[in-house]
Amino acid sequence: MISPFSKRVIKIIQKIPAGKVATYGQIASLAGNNKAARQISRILHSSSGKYDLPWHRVINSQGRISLRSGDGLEMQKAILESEGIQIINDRIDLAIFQWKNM
DNA sequence: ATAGTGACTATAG
DNA sequence: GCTATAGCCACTA
Repeated sequence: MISPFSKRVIKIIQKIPAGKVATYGQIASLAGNNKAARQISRILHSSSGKYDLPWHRVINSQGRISLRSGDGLEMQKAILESEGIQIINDRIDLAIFQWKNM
């Protein structure tokens, strides 16, 4: 069982189109709590394996991946690049690749 | 109810 | 660019 908030977050994440990324704060804001960025990561952890979440499209506000090397970072980078997202110096240009929920 | 935790964010030095 | 601090919130025990 998951909370309404988590459900909203999951639904939002599933709406992120391939080739785009979203920040934790952005998702939190869309879910109704722009301060709940930290929870996004928790939800990803608890749901990425149970649900079909494109967790790799969720990054931090710097356009960088918060994962530590060996924890899936390499895989995430590979997936993002395969979706057409350019990663320069481990950084993504949010001005171009950030998902706009319109 | 309380305390601990975290794939965050913003600010300061 | 870096670390350190503080704020903020949901989940878990």
